[in-house]
Amino acid sequence: MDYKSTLNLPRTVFPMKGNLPAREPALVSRWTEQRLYQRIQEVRAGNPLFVLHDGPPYANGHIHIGHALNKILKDIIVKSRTMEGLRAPYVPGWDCHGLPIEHQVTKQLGGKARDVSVMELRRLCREYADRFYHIQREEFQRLGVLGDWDHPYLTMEKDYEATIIREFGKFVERGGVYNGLKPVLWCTQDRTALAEAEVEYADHTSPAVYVKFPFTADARAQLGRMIPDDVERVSIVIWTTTPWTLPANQAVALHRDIDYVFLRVDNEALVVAKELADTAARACGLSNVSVLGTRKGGDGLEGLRCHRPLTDGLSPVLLADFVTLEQGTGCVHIAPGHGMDDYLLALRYHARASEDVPPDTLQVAAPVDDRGCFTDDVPEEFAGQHVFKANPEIVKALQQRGLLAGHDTLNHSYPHCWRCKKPVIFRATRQWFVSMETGGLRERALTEIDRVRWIPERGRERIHGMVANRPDWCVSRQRVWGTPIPGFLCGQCQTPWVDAGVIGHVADLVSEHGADVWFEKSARELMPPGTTCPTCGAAEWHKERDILDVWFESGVSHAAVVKQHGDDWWPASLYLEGSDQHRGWFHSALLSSVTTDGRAPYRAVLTHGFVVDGHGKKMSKSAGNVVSPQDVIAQYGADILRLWVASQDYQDDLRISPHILTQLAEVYRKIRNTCRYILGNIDDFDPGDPAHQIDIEDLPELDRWALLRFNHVIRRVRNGYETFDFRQIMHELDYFCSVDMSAVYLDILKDRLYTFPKDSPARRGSQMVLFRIVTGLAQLMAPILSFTAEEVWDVLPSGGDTAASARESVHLSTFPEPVALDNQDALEARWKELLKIRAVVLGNLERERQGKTIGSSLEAKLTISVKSQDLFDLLHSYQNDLSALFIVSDVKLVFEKAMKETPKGMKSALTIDEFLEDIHHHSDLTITVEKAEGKKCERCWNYRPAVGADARHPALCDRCLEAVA
RNA sequence: GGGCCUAUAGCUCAGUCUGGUUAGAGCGCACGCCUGAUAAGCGUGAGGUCGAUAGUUCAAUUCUAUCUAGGCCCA
Repeated sequence: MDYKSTLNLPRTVFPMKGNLPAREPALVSRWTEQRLYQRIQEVRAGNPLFVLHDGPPYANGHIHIGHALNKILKDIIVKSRTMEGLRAPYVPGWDCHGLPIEHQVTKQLGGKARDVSVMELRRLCREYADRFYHIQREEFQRLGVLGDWDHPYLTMEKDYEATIIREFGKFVERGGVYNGLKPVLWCTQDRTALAEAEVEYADHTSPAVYVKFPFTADARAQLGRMIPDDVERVSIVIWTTTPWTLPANQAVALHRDIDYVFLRVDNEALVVAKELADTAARACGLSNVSVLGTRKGGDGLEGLRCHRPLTDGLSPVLLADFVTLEQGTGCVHIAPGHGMDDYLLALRYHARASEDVPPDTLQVAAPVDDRGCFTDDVPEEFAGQHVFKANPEIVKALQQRGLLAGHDTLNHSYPHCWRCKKPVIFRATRQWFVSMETGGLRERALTEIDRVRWIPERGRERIHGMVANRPDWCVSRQRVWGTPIPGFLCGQCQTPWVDAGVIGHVADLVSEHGADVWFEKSARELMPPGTTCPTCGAAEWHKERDILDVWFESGVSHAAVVKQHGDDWWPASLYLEGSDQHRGWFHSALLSSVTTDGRAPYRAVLTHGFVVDGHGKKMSKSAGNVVSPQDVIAQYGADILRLWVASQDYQDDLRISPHILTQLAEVYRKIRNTCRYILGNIDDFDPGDPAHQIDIEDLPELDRWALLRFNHVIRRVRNGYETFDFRQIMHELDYFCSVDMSAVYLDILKDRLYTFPKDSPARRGSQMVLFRIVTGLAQLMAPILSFTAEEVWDVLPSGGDTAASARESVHLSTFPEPVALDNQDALEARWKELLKIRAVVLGNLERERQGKTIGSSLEAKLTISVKSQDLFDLLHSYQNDLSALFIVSDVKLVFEKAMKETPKGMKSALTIDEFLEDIHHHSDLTITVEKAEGKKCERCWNYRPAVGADARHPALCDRCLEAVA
């Protein structure tokens, strides 16, 4: 007779294979159709608020693995806070303006770009951003991310643009906005500013000149006796490949730690870096060179003055870190209007203005117009000439003045315009700045940084250093795809002007028509009627042509988005972005919010690292190590990607590779199969049926141990979500499924679940425990394995105390609570011991298996011989459960009196670990494995002497007889 | 070149702050068992000079310095 049909074998519709790539999209559609996000908000309305404010990704291209990481982390946090009972809305956003889109659109236009109007270009950019925001939205949703996808925020929307203008107005009102000069890359052919991304490096031949900067008499006097009296002139020799910048010279820079030699050549002295003296002397054709002395750059040279070679005025000696010994003389000519290093150096000296170097001596001068021609602010002989054409003239002039020490040409890599391929120049132009000092912005920002919670803590130091050292914020960009800077230039006196009142007027227009209005209407139409220049009284205006830095745009999202949703939303609970945003969004948002609201816009900031390949290397197309989220989803599914995010240390770099994904698929398989097996065993369980409910304290200890372990999991997992430690969660779930459930509880339980009568209390009790566990597992994993948890939820037996709303989706439910158990600690301690003994037993069984005595452990009978009284007492109290615990057919317990008994007092002093070590080392426990007596019961596969005793069922054991009856 | 950070088994991570017996886990791998979780399940086992070097100390994976490799930001 076949007794298989009399067993309660597992049965479930939950498939073993996830087949996630096929299954997940259906769930995404379902969640959208059932308006799950909105349902969650409804259910949580009125609960305490947790606002994770989304940092807007750039609406350009498909999402990459970094986007996926960021959005999944946010989603895990939002979902877990929601399941803790909080109201955790999530409003995603996109950064739509900016250079990369404009650049891309211009590139696509190719040669036609020149004929396209500003309005047309803006329209094309808008279409481009719109297209990619839609693409990314779909890709984010495919990841299982829940949010208000129907109402995202876009920085190119009218209201958002109007807020940008208004927030800028607040900066103006508080006095921190000023107009100044700053060098930018400039194409003299196209007469336009270029971004670093818009230049291409190509070989270029430049003149390379050595130029003398003679010390003043005062300076020479301070050099002291090193210089003999018969030396007529002492000069610093600089080297430059841009002689045309010499008319804008403001200073000479040396390095603090470099040794400089004073060389005597005939009746003059020249100063160059010691290490470069030979090459410089050779390049300048010097002979008869002798050394007068050596000095470090930092040794009394700073502040000494030199005569400028082409213009009146004196240039001080400054110290700069960027001076190197790679080329030239180790002495650098500084023109703050024509170089970024030079500019920043001038700012630094301005900031610590001293008597040696008063601020007015370092001008950001750029006497060059849009076409690259010198203005009238240079010596007459050069005015009107294009700077590159002027180079030879300048060299000639230097020679005539006796200041040219050497002259050569140099072929080097030089930036060229991406469009016209002509060499570009650095040129200071008029720009708008936000002062870091006005209103104590820097200090107040630093104070706010200390009040924010930074996760990890090191982020505080990082952003603190950046804010402490950054120059004023240059908010001008010479572009068209963005929000205009609502400033004006007086047509009469040429004075740039911004005014809070006028800006309010502009903001109203933008609110109504969008930022395009600025480009469509004239200055007069954009200003309140009758506005006159406060400087000269004229009423003739030009519009500012620059647009705002996109960091300003996203920086004000706390005002444009968070505040708009309600007073209690602001400041946000959390900002969460990559660690690069210390300089980006965290930074601009802080400056914005401190200026307008006097405090940080976030209570906490969490940062994550960057995704690298399996070897820790940066991903790049050329290296061929790029892993795309689209590929991962197509091959494994979004849940595997989410699992990857949760199992890595996101505070450091995150590694991903095919091998790592394979490993994760294993972890996933274990969790999935554990759920499946449990589901299969509770198929006939009805949580709503009182007959299926057993009082917890009436459950066998094994089941109470399982609940105890699960209590621990609940606490640890919830703590993991609370502290954003998702690895802890994954390890907890993985261990619980692999060890506590699969290897221990479920393995032991099989016998009871399969062979006991369907409705026996022992079986129903275990099912109750399993139901509780698998329900809780689905909930605990839901923020991470969002799809799989929902799949489990769908096949869970319904009934019981699950709230009606929560039946719609696991994401509408709340996390499970630990269940109350009597004498939990004692139970835990006993079972810790029992499981250690079980491990010893399994080791012994394996030895016999190797020796071919047994195959299945049910073929075995154990004799456990114990020498210690305590151990015997423990095992004896479980006498009836031991064979089930060890999954063997019989266990015989023998107390073997020890040769000399340990005094009782000492034993009790032992901890459990010491006690168990005792077992191993002193062989207090001897296990003998023998072939079990009796025949194998065909139904339960246990070996029992009673098999064959009953004539009607000669193949069954006594226990199965009852079950079949 | 500067700032911030990372380095523990093949993989992902504990442990290191508060130095101290054989450095742990899961997965993978090898071998075996089961065939009533079966493209599953169970067991046993082998894997680590704790990135390298030097120092402090009775004692360093743990503290300090330097170096190497890697990441982010800046120049």
